This record gives sequence, C-alpha cells and structure tokens, in this order.
Amino acid sequence: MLDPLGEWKKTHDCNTLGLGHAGEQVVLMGWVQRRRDHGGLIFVDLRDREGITQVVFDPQADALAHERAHGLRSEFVIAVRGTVRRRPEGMTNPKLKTGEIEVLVHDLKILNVAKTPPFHIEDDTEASESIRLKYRYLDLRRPVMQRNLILRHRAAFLTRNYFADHGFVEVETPVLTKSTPEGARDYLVPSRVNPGKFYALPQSPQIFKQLLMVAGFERYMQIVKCFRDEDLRADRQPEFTQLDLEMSFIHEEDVFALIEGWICRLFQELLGVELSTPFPRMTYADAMNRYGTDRPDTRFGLELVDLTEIVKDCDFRVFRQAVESGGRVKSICLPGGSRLSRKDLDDLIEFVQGFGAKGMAWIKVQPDGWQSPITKFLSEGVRGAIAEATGAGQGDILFFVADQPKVVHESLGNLRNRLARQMNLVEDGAFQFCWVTHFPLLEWDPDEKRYVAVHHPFTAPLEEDLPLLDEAPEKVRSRAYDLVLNGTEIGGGSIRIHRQDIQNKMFAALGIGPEEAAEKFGFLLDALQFGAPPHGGIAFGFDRLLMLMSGAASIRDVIAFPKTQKATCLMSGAPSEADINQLLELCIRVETEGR
RNA sequence: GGGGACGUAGUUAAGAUGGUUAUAACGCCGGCCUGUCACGCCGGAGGCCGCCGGUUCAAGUCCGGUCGUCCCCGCCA
Repeated sequence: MLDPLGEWKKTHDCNTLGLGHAGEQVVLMGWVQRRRDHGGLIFVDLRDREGITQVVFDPQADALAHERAHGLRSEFVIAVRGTVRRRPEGMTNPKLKTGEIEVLVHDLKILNVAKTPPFHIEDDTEASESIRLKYRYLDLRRPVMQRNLILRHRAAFLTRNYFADHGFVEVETPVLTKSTPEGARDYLVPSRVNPGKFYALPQSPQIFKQLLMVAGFERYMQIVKCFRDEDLRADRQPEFTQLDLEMSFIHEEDVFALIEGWICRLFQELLGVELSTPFPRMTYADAMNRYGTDRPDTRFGLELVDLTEIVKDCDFRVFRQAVESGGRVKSICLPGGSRLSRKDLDDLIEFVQGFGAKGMAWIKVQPDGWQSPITKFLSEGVRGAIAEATGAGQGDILFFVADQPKVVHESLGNLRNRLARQMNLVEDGAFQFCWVTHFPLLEWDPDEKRYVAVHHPFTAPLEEDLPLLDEAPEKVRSRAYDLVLNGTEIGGGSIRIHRQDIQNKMFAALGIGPEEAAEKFGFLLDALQFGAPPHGGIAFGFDRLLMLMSGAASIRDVIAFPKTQKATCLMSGAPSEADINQLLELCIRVETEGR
C-alpha cells in the first residue's frame, strides 16, 4: 500500500512552478491539502513548506495513478512525477501563486497515510487554542505558523550577524546556576550529587554578562532562554528568549545608537518597513505625567493634562479633597467623544474603577454649552482654564480622575489605551518606538517595609543623584532605560555599577546586609575588586518583539511549543509527577497535603 | 491569591420558561460525477452534553464542588 521513496528526488518546491516550466518533467513531494474527486479527473492541492501546487490525476495520463488517487485523504504524504502544463483557458486560480499551471501526474507514490486530522490545516482555522496546542505538530503545519517561525529564524540569524559585525562575541552562560534574591520566582533543579541542594534556572544571565565584562570581553551577546516561575499572560511564558547584550566603556547613547541600528535592519530586511532614527526619548517622569505609564503607546495622542493647580480651589469637593490629601487631578480629552452614550460612559467608569479610581467625572462640549454633572461646581474662570489647558473643542469629551498619583496614572493611562482601541485611533501597521530613560532607582515596598530595586540591584544611579541615596532614596534616578514599541516594553537595560563601594551602598539601601550580599553575590562583589570596566547593556524580549513584528495576538504564536496559562504543555503533558526512584535518588519527598 | 468568559458529535457552534428521539455547519464513511480549486449531487455513521455530587417524577438546562482553556488584576528586579 505504501511506497518507498526509492531514488526519487524532489525537483521543485510547491511555490516555484509557473508558465516558464510548461512541458517540464518534475517531482513534487508534500502533503495532501485537499482532494477534489470528479470521478474522472481528480485534483489534489499538494502542500509543502513553500506553497501549494495543483496536481491532476487523469486516467488517460496514467490509469493506475488515477485509481490510487481515489484513496488519497487529507494530510497523506505523497510524491508525484508529472508534467507541468498550462491550465486550460479560464481555469487559472489567481489565489494561488502557481495558479496558472498544474502538474499532470504520470506516477504517484503514497509515502505515508494520515489519520483524519482534528482540524483542517489552513490559516483561518476554527480550532480552539487548546486543540491546536494538543496537536501542535499539526498546528505548526499551518502556513501562518510556519511564516512566524521562519520570521523568527531570520530575525535570530540577522541579529547574530548584526552584532558579530559590531564586534560582539556570543558566549553561552550556564542554565544550571544559582538562585538570586529579588525578582521573579526561580525554577529549581535538584542536584543528585549534592543532596538537598538546588540549582536555579536563570531569570536572565545578568550577573554572568557583567562578569564577562570584568573578564575583558568588552562586547558580549547571546540569544538565550530565561525562566521565571510567575503567572502567565498573553505576552508572558515561563520560559522565554532574550537577546541579551553587554558592552564595556560605553554610555547610554552608545547603547541607543547600536540598538536603533539593529531594529532598523530587522524591520527593513524582514518587514520592508523603514524606520527613522533616532527614536524619540522620554524621561520616566515625562512618560508618567503625559501617558500615565512607563510604556507609553505613542501611536496616538490623548495625552493626560494635569489640572491640579486649576481645580484645587473649585467647589467640586471630590477634586478639592483629592488635592488636599496630596493627590492630583488629571484629564484626557477625547476628540469627538461627546457622542458617547450614557451606557458607554458607565462602561468607561467601571473600567477605571478596576484600576482603583473611585469614580470618573466627564464633561461633554456641546453646541449649547458644557453638559456634565459637575459643571455647576466650576466657575467661569475655572472652565476657561480647563478648556485652554486641555484644548477641548466642540464635540469633544473630557474625562477626569482625581486621586493619588498612582491611581490617576493607572486609570487614565489604561483608559487612554482603551479609548484609542475603541475609537479606532490606532493606525494599522504603525510602529512607534520610544526610549524611556531616568527610571527611579528604588521604590518603597510597603509589604517588605524596605526599598527594592526598580530595575535590578546592579543598576547605576545617576551620578548627580548619588548624594540622595542616603537622605531620599526614592528620589534617586537611575541610568536605566527601556525601549517601548506601540505601548509594549520590548527591551530594558542600564549602565551598571562597576565600583564595589557603590555596589555596597546599593545593597545597604536595599537592606541587604553584608553577609547576605556576600552569600548571594560574593563572586560579583569579588569580581568588582579586580578591575571591572565601566559597562552597561540591555536585554530584549525576543518572543515579544517577534509577536509585534508578525502581528500575532499572543506570544504563543511565535513559540513552537508554548505552555498554557497554567504553565503546562498540552502536547507532552509536562509537568508530570516524578518517578519515586528519581525522587529517592534526589532525596526529595513530595508533600502536597494541605495545599 | 482574586475577578471575568467558556466547556454539547472529529471540529466550531445552537439548544427560552427543567419535559420524552439533543440540532446545524464543516469534517468523516459509502455511492455518482472529466475542469475543480470552500467542487457538486445522493445516502449514512458519529454524543459519558468536561467530571463528581445535590434538588426534582424528570437535569445539557437549576444548585454546590471539581478539572481544563482563555482574558485581566496581583505577581513578572
């Protein structure tokens, strides 16, 4: 029933044949995409990685091949030998690249049969994601998935070339490494030869790349797997890939220029998109004030306007009291928004309440004046000042949130994104990059009752802010930077601390005592004493970048074998219980009672 | 840890107030068909209604629990 491959060689891919090949003898191999059996003639769409070619079985060309072609089913693997011919007048298929020709089959080999697949292999599949993940090897046959993974391959290839051309050396860092405090939860790996001891999988190669700078490599890069045992999202996986790099003797601007060159080449060569450089820069403080977030989507306006000074003495108690208790009052003006219904507004108010806002005031600018529940509390002068500050005009609507800055920014920042989506303000296919700089070095953690690093404990403080480290740690700005694309953080890094004295001060500010520091990071502190050069670097979420470049809805669509939201693999069944003998060998007892 | 959506044939979905044989489309199987490309026509098979328990004369439908998938908050230096 099945035929051996024998001496047959594939002569062409299924996207290559055209009118120029008419009359040629060819051998194609691939999967049966679809069979259209007319009893007399049988048409098969033959699919391989590159495309689809229609092959025709005609009893007059070869009776045996035609007979056997009746038995072909979806996803059978076949090889055909035949003649390329121009399709009859009016029978071309403009939807196919090879639609002007077909291959008349003289000889068929059925290389393998296939069970009926649980879903049809096509881009617009109706299969749910869990079915797709369970049969991932079938899902990956879909052209769109192959395009994504091939794009990913090309991006990685280009990336290695680009950085190699710029003097970078790819060095592999350990996957079995040491747990670090701070940051995400670690994945642990037991050590059989050291009973009771564990490795941690790296959350990133941070310390190793700094050590490579101490080691004198000057420029290091790596495309590397990282692991974080945290809850998943549409753009987060427990194991993900970073483009990681580090450089010596450099300044922020060197990193920006290098990365901009890389991104430009990626977008130009892989997407045909020309980007202009330099990318806009924005301080963290600006980003928060104008966009309410440290990852602003700059594809549209709707910026936040601070009205605190204007309304602090007005008669609207909500505004006044918010200001009196140290809060802010900010507004977003949505052009043309006055046509929103009461129901729309209620939905939006409920939306911002999800971010801690107690409510949200609004004002519609109508032809016959301002329409709003709060107009009566606002004097002529205050109204004029609000109109001027926000630029609100006829037909617009203003939204107000008054609260502590964190709440104001989170609600309005998220509202801004939602409005842009809802009102279709985001241009399709736009890519807006933006560097965000001068992040705070530390922030107060009320749960742990201590300062924690906003970026990580090796980030250098801004030199001019160094004196503040003792008296007002939360005011110290850092030399950290993020690259934001369309409102998503795709990369982040910093200039590092290369002096042991400053590193020690940093640990002190973080409440990490000398003993703990020595125990957790002793090797790094040691290294800093042996001539560490000034250095800095950056790391990119490679999957996330690819997701944005390919237009995928989820990070899972650019990862060959991703995990579900519960961090399981529906195909392999991982994670699973360990064999008792493995556990015994590792001196591990599993206790799930009471969990 | 919390909020929300979903779970019915191989797949995707419909099943109002609880009611007797659980629908449809696509797919699958058989037959016919020499110009289809989402081929067409005729016929057919296919169901632990996620799972467990409860209410009821009666549960896909109501209640409780549980498992799974997705989205979000917390979390992700």
